[in-house]
Amino acid sequence: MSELNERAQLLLKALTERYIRDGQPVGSRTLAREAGLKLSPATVRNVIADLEDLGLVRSPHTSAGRVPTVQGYRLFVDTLLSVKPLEQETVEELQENLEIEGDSRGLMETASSLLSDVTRLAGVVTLPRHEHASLQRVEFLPLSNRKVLAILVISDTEVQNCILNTERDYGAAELQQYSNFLNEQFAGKELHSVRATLLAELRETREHLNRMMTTAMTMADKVLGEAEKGSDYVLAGQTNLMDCDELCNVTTLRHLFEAFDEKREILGLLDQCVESEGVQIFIGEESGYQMLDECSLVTAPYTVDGKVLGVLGVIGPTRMAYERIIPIVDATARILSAALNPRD
Amino acid sequence: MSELNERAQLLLKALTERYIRDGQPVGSRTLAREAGLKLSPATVRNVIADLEDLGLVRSPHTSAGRVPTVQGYRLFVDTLLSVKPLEQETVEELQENLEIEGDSRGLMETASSLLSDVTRLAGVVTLPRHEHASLQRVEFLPLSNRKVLAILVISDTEVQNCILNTERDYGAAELQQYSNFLNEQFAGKELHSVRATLLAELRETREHLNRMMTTAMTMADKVLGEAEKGSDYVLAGQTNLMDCDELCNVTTLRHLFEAFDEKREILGLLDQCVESEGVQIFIGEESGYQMLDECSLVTAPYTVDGKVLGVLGVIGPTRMAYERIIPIVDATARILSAALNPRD
DNA sequence: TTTAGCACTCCCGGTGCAAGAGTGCTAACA
DNA sequence: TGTTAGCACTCTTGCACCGGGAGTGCTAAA
Repeated sequence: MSELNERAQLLLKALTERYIRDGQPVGSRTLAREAGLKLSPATVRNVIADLEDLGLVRSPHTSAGRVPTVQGYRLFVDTLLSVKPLEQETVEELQENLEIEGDSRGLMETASSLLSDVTRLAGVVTLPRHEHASLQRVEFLPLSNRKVLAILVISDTEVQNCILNTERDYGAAELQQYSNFLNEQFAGKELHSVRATLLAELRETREHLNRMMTTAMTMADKVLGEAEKGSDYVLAGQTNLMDCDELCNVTTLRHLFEAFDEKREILGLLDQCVESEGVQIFIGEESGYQMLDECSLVTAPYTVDGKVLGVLGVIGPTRMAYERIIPIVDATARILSAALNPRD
Repeated sequence: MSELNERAQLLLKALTERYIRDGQPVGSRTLAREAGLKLSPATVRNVIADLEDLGLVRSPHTSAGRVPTVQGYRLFVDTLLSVKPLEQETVEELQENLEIEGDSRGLMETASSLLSDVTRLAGVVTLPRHEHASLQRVEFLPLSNRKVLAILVISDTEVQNCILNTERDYGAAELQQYSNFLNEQFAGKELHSVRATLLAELRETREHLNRMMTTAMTMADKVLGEAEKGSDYVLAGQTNLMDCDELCNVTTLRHLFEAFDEKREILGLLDQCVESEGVQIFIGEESGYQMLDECSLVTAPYTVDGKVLGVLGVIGPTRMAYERIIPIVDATARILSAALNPRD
């Protein structure tokens, strides 16, 4: 119950580090050697027994060593962890590869693979949210066969296009009129307010507006619908998880991969991380999602102009090298933010 | 060796069907009952011994029943298989969901998930190849921050866009000039010839052309480069493979999933299927790729205007229900082709 | 050519055993 | 009072062994 004294903390730290390193339950003899304290195994056993009472460690079976519980990990990452400073080469690798080039989806994909390569775990990056983005411009181009190409420019790096099926062919000039109209009225407005206005006007004044307006609005609305539903993420390096021995049974993996495919739950979890300022960590069952029971998630938000656009992170086994992963996730988020912010 | 007599064929068929059904090596007693012939187990054993000499079946160990070898499966699918006619509801499900709406990538994604849902295996669809596609139109739109949005219209259902970093800002009018120029010169030409011409002209006459042309061409070339390298595929339902007991060990799965991520090898294999007219099947090691040793691949090409644009198919364990899978793949390819072909 | 009979092989699950690792407890020690 | 040595105990792990079951291959008879 009382606060953990220094020795107990040190032992928990040593135990956790050792267990993270080689995945075997740690016994008192090993720990006594490991911790650097001049203590006999018997003494260590006494301390460990206390830690067990506090629910910080447990033994897989009667005569095995101890492994950290979720609470043990929590305490470890919150107060005991000494994060490694990043190696310069890792930072450089990240910086070199996160030069913005092309659209933002491509960038998120690189970020995700970089994360997974550097950490040897699964990397995940949510696509930028458009909620507070504003509409820069809309363009319509005629295609053949009663189709129209709609292009939605949200920012320099964020363009969405969508092919609309219409009830007749439109000419270039006519479409130009529509887009001019929309641009005049809505350019610079926030996407969701644009959409709300459009919907309202469509409903209320359908009769009063001329045919052109209606068509333009219906089109614009369809495109916006596409753009808004785009809550999504990019995952890379799932296969790395198949190397972790704690996840290495087919049923666990299956649940995990199904959740990746399903996306909904993972997205829900990632959305929770948008709030936090810096690195956030979910350990094992803390996430509240069963398929992540044996996993931890380390995330950090990325921003443009101080506004959080999304989060990136790493999914791996609970027993991951936090002291290495945390700074990597942190740095990646910073570098990605830097890449997204328009310089000069 | 002599031709297989009818009885041997019948037994091989029964054996394969039975093995596909429940995954256990089939013994002579079971087979004698199964085949419907009035034969004693001993007789069956004799026949089976011949099949084994021919390399069509093998036993996992001395005193187990027999399972088909790759050659056995080959013979089975080539000459013994009685394909099930598709259930009407499956066809309807496919047809309803493969209505074209939006761009072709979306369509391929639906096709892929449909395949995986209906077969309970992994579905794969290659994206349409652009090699013989022709350029319908190019458009450039100015963005801020020294960026230009290039849009490449290939067909009604195939649009590609790409954000170019340029060395200065361009105005709308100027860009319009460029695209007009390119459209006049290249609209309707095949993509790769457009590209070749561009490259050649760029090299040879760089000095003679005015600045505008050069810029326009460089831009167009960048976009085309993007468009051409786009040999890619969409995969769905990988997790289904985790249910197949023959693939259910982590190392096999890892190799497989790594190959899926890598894409190169799988693409190579899929490209080989472009040639064939109809359904094509690779069984186990026939594919030549080690990670597919325990897998079979059933593919069929999809076409527009009689030209093959790509292939779709199903990846599953060697022991899959061919008589059900083959017609599904076949039908899906037809329906997808129909959806892509401009009607009316 | 087909079949019955039979010895043989191999897998599989259960059991027993010994070694090893680690614990919890107790009693002695500083 | 905190630390340590000693010791009995528990539990895993690997190994060998055994018996039943399934299925084969061979031989000889129908």
